[in-house]
Amino acid sequence: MTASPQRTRNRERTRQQILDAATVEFAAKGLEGARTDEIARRAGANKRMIYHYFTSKDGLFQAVLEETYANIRGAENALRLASRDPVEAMSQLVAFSFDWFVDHPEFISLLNEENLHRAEHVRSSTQVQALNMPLVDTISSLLTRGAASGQFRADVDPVELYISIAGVSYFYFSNRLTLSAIFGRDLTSPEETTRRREHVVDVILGYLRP
Amino acid sequence: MTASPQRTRNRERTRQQILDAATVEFAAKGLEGARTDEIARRAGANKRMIYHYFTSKDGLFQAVLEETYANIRGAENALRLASRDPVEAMSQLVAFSFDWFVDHPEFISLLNEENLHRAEHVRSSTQVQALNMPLVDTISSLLTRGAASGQFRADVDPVELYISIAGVSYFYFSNRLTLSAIFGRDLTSPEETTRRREHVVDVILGYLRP
DNA sequence: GCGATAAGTAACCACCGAGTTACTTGCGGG
DNA sequence: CCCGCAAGTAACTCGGTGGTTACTTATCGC
Repeated sequence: MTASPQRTRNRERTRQQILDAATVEFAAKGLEGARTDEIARRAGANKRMIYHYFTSKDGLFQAVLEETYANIRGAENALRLASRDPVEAMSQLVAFSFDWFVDHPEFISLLNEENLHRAEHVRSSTQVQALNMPLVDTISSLLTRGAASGQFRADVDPVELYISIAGVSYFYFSNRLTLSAIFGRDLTSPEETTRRREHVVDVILGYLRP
Repeated sequence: MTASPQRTRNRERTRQQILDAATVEFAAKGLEGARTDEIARRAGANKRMIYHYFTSKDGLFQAVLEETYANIRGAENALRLASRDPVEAMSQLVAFSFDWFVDHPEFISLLNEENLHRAEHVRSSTQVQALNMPLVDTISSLLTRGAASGQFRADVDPVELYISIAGVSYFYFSNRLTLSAIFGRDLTSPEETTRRREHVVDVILGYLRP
């Protein structure tokens, strides 16, 4: 009799609603901080369905990570920078990294949580490990082309550079709140974000000069 | 009758033992993941003492953060780089940041946890906020001197640079385990750590070239 | 040496939250 | 059109955990 919003049966829809709700909850409160009751409520689903589709809270967290990684790897794959000017392409790539954090605020918390748990969900996920790392390949070929044209220095390890590109943006977003409290300066404002975006591009391109 | 190792009474010792145990536990399992029973056991103290000295689990976590921040700010204060060659001093400073993470593996997890909790413990701690940020002042004067001598570019914001210096090291340590799993390359090995240390100095000094 | 204070102990509890049980009901294939 | 299966529901359970109660006893100023 109760006119629940979830009347018709739909495996994929319910699964996705739980996944979306879990993403929000895990990002906001962490793996132990999140509540399965709250995830179910937010998804408009019955708690039992979490166990039906994902076996356990950890299974659900793993599925959230799998979707998260699939999303960013997909976006990275869609970047078509291979044919462009190396300097131009590299600054697009650094800006892409930065913007991904802006547009996906849940991303950092989920990664931090997974690292706190010693990467056990990622390690036991064949799905995550099957995703290749297109950005590293892109960086690698940009470095080669840029060095050949005399636009970049020649001694750069693409994996190290990848970590640095991610790092200069990541730390800013990850630690904004504590840094704001300590500096007494609101780093979450749009102006600060714009300033930071310019800075991270400057740092990477400045470093890459021959 | 029980010959407990904690026989004689000693306010400061017990307090410190709890704090040390809590630092380990919170860093390993997060704020909600850590167990007060386990902290007490590890400290060789009675659980009641946590509440005696720190009022609550959150109070204990705040005290851990206060000690953590006091430690790093103290070490930063002890750096005496003001009179040295700017390039030399800057690379020491970048290396200091890197080495701090090596020597204090608990540091990153605690910061991540605090950021997940929206910096609420830091914000309500007058003690943390009373610590000034000596590194930013050091960076500021190095930038001025380096620009004057023609060793550094002239347009660098010291706060942005501080965040970048921290960031290139932080992300590596923070995400080592997930990155290792995804790259299929063990980033926690001593060789990789040495390589990374050289790289982060290169990135910052490369960027700072005029 | 005595008594107030505070360090320390053990046993306890109320609640909360992950996971289950036992059930109902919509739906697609024959 | 009906039946087997899977989607969905409500009401549990039970172990763990932060915090407390009620107590003992070492220590130190006088």
